Amino acid sequence: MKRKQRSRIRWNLRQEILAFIARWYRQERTYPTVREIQRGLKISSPSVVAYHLRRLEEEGLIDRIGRRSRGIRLRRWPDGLAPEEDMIPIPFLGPIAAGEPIPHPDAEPLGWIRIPRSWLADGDDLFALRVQGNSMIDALVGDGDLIIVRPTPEVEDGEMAVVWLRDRHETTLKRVYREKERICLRPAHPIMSPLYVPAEVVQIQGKVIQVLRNLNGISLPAER
Amino acid sequence: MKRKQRSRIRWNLRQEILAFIARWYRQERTYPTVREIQRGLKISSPSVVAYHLRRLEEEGLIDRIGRRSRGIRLRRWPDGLAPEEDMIPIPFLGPIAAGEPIPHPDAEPLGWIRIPRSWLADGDDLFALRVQGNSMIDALVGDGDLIIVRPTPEVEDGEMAVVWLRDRHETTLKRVYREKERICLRPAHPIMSPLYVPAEVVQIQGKVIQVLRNLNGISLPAER
DNA sequence: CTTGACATGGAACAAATGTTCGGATAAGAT
DNA sequence: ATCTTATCCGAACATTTGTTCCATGTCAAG
Repeated sequence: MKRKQRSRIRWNLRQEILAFIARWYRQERTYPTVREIQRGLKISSPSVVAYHLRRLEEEGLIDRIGRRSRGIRLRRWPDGLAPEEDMIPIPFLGPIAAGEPIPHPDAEPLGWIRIPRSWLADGDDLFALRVQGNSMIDALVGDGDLIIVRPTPEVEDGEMAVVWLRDRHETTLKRVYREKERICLRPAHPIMSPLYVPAEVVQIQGKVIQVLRNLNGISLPAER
Repeated sequence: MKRKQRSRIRWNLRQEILAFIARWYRQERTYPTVREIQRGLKISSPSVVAYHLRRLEEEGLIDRIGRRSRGIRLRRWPDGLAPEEDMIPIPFLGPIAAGEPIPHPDAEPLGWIRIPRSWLADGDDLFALRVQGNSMIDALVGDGDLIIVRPTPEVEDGEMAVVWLRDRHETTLKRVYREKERICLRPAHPIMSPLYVPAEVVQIQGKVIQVLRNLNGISLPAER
């Protein structure tokens, strides 16, 4: 009498399933169903998939969300390379130039730039400015660069800050060092000499978190 | 005889549905089902949702993938702000410093950095280097900066390139201008004077696509 | 060889999910 | 008021999807 040949045990099937889920997500931007895994890996029964999914969950490699369809989630991605990542929208407020005060942080954004969450310590309350002109070149920031700023009236010693100099009506980027009666504004460029000004002249607008420079013709903030 | 009060027509329900889908995706990292939309927006029947989804598809605002569960896709996101985006992995090859040649582009990566796809013209064949020291400061690139490079032996006039100077055994970043017999290497810093060298001395390693500087203590390439 | 942990197969069930249909209603246009 | 279009509603239906159960098989270790 004819007996169906049972297929050989695939001892690394759980790894295959993990890889399949990642592959499927990359392509479809959604997670596969049990039966999609079954068909994709030529598994004979959904129960086999269910069995391995349960084991994977016990091993802490995946999460499952109740009984919802497509409720599988990868805990860690193979190679640590998640295909997508949270992007935090940051308002783009406009230009920053030597002779002009920066736009007010609460102003209506001219556009948005999105930064991967993992690039920032915490995503609250940032904004982006585009540098105009070469006046901040001693901060190693050139024309067209984009800077990400956290608005704050105080920074730690040595941090790069957006500074408004009341007496000169000028915006600049400098490293700030507090001294007794005065404040030392030090350029990032090591051969440039520092500037010493009275404390009451300095108005700190925010702390520079990041500098982005694109040389391939793509301008980052998606103006709309 | 008692008649159930029919709710008022919500003339902007389709917009509500669009916003709901975006919100749901942001939170759950997956698309909602018809009935999840129904419950979330307190709609009386799944047929109402189905009706509006059909209309949204006709208007080209969403796509639907067959009859699969969670087969709704947003064509455009409200405000153009997709919560996630493709991140392209770029190999991090190591340091770049004045006295050293850069690592070979095919070398084993020391880590990976992920860049949003929209920040790059095309994602093929890039690598990342971390700048060591202040030797490239006249290119407005400082110690610790990360540069994204496309390896190529040729660049257009005026483009920023990674250059190996054979005679000095030195790596540098300069804007390259071809002249008759010689090549002009111009610093990004406008007050620095250009360097003229014979063409055979210059070996172009690649074109600088992007410069990233993080001042908040997070180092971008996730070394593993 | 025997044993036991682990993996597979098939079927059925229950729940979730997408769809269809006819009729009713709301609201703007004429 | 009448007409017309768009919308809403409830129910039922057809698939899809997750799950369970039990029998059976594989294979490495002892």
